[in-house]
Amino acid sequence: MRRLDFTNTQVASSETARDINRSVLLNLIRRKQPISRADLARVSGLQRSTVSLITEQLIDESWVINGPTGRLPRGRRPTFLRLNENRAILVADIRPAQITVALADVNGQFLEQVAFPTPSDAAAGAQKISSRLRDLMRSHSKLVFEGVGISLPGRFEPVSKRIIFAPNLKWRDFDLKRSLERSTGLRVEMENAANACVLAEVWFGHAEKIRDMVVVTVSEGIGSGIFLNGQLMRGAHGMAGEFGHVSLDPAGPPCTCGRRGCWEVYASNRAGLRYYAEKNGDSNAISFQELMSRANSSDSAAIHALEKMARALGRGMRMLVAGLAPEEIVVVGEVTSQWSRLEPLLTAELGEGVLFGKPPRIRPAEGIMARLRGSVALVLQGEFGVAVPEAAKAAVAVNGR
Amino acid sequence: MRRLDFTNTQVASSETARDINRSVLLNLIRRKQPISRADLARVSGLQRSTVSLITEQLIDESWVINGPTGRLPRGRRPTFLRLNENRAILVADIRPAQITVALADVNGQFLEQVAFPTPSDAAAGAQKISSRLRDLMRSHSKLVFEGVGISLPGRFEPVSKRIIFAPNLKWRDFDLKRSLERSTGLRVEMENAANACVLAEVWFGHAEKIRDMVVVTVSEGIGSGIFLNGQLMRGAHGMAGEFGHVSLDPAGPPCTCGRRGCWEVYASNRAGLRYYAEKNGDSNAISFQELMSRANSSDSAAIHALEKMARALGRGMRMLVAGLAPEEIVVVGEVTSQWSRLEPLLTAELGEGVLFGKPPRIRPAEGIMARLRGSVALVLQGEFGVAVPEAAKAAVAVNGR
DNA sequence: GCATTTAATTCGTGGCCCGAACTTTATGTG
DNA sequence: CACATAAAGTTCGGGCCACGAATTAAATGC
Repeated sequence: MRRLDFTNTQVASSETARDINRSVLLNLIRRKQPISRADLARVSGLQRSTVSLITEQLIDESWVINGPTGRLPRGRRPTFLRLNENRAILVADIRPAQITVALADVNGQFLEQVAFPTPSDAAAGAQKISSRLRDLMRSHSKLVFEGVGISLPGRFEPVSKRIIFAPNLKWRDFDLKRSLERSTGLRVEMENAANACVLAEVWFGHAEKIRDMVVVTVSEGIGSGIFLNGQLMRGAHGMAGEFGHVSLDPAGPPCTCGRRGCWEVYASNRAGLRYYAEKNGDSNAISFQELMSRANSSDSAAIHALEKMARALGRGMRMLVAGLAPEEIVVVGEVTSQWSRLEPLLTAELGEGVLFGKPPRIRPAEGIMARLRGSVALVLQGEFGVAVPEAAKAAVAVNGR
Repeated sequence: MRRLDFTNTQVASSETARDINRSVLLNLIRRKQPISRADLARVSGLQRSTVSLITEQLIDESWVINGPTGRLPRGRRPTFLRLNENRAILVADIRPAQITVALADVNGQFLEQVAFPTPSDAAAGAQKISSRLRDLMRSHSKLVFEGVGISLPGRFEPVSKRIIFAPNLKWRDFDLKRSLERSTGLRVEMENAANACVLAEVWFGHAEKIRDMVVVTVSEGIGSGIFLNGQLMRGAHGMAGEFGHVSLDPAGPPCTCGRRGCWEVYASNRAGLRYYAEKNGDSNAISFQELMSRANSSDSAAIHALEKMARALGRGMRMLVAGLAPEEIVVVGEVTSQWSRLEPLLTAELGEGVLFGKPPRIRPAEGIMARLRGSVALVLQGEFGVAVPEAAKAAVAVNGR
């Protein structure tokens, strides 16, 4: 007899339709609030009766509340629905030098925010984060806390969530998730920083209909978050996105990763500083912020360094354009404050690098605190489902007729 | 008043669950045939009653037929279900030198196959293909023809399907789909050759559970098909996958695309021939097949050329590994007949190139005729839906709880 | 005061999955 | 050979769900 694999395939039950439509409506309310039930029906294509039932359920669950009534030229006034702001999300952004802990509502608005230097020891870091989180919970006791979202510059094992790679951080092999879950009593979600930026754009940015996008984070190194088919691509072991460590020139300068000529060797903040030092002969270490302010004061060596960095950034992006054909490339990092200097160089490099078809739009990240906002989305994903309607469309159309 | 966008979001209806489960069962039958209703229920997790209803429907639609009864130690004998082989799919693989037209059943088994030289003119090519397709339809009049699947070395506009880029072919700006649909009266689906190879692996290969895979096609140039999260990634304008035209060395030899040092300049069949000519000094043009047979006859220059090509292939694959973190890389092309020579060099380059985590498995494509098989899948996708259960899982879990 | 208009709810219908009961068909066993 | 046992497959009642028509609610204008 043949052997069969009994790990069940995912099938649909009677409630599947409700789950999908609930998710669709919840996301529409989030995006278009305040919005009436009638408009929800029109926008979604669902029947008004169905919309009423589902919104009633959402109000029962206190995700949504009835707002004020609207005003129309004729007819009964609509009741506007909006998200219940008393649902709160705790987030933390771990960076090599500094950790930021914040409290946000379901709309990604921040209510409070604290920062402190990053401890070198993972356990001490976890301790400090959870202490701040509990402070926030205590001082906002009226809120309902939905969970904790963490962004960090590293990778972790997808199942156990143990941190397995964070070169700039030194928190190797630590189970941050479990540690925080025990100390806060809340669900904890973790995500790589570049991926968090993708979520921030998709959830809180204006690029609602974008299905294919790449985020490039520029700081000490270069990271990337890959968003294709309306979904975040994490790769086989959550490791996708390390385009920063692709070698552009086998004979280039050595990289921290051990190889030579990696993209980030040419295009990271560190590269900018190196270019400046080379040109200037000045061996005094300055910060990247200082480099940018010198460029703003017309320091030609600083300007030259930033421009060289921008061109390198564009050169590496060609790889993303050729390989992934995104509709948009979003740049995250301090360097975006120099956008007017950056942008023409990037588009020049990219225009040249594009084989055919439209070159992608290239733009800086929307708003500040992409990583923190992305962490908010990370937590909400559990309840709201996929934020991009297009992704849900692909999902529903499993049977593609 | 605010403006609302009334292009409906995709929502679920009462029939959505049935559509999903129908697709799940149809794919399970395809994969595990012959299989009883009872086993289908166990494997899928659906109730036996539900399975009976859906399979009855599939039998009515004549996608599935009742096979022989099985034999068990005790109890009523199971009735085995299998796909109805009288459903046929027509396929064509367009290559720069030769076009292959074939007839396959739903299991991807080929019943007949003809090849002819590729006409330089697109219209003439379409004419010839449709003539062969109609021959096949006439000589197999008992079969039910489901559609036509085409693979080609180029890109087309995702909506209109007009060919917009096919450098090795010269069929620019031609609407092959419409042309063939009119002459055959069947639905016609087109796909880039590398993407077709992905479909072949996913549908007919043994890598059922792979969610993240990259196919690298090696012939005149280098192409790639990107399979992530259990889905084929086509990019914003269907252009994703041109990793072959990423420059590995800005000072390298010129590429047909106009830039320098592209991956395919180093790793395509053409590169192998160039390496051979350089080493050998022999200016006589030989075919790649000839190069390989000389290597088999211990021609050291030929061996050297193939090894250099293999190393270049591996070097470029590092980009795929770092950026996409696939679980598997599949190589398609004539060069796979030299696998024992290739494989150690590829794994060596990749082992070196992997930052962390497991390096991907790397293997030649399963079976012959990947492109044609992929075209069969292309047509079946419409009826069967997503072939990978994992993709359906992501789909159903739109509300991710 | 009443027609008109729009929002929102109510309610009957049909699709669908679930799960229990039942039928069918096989293999032993006393 | 009747009967227990076992497994496959079917039938049927119940509950969930979306649909759509009818109804109710609430506003405007003549």
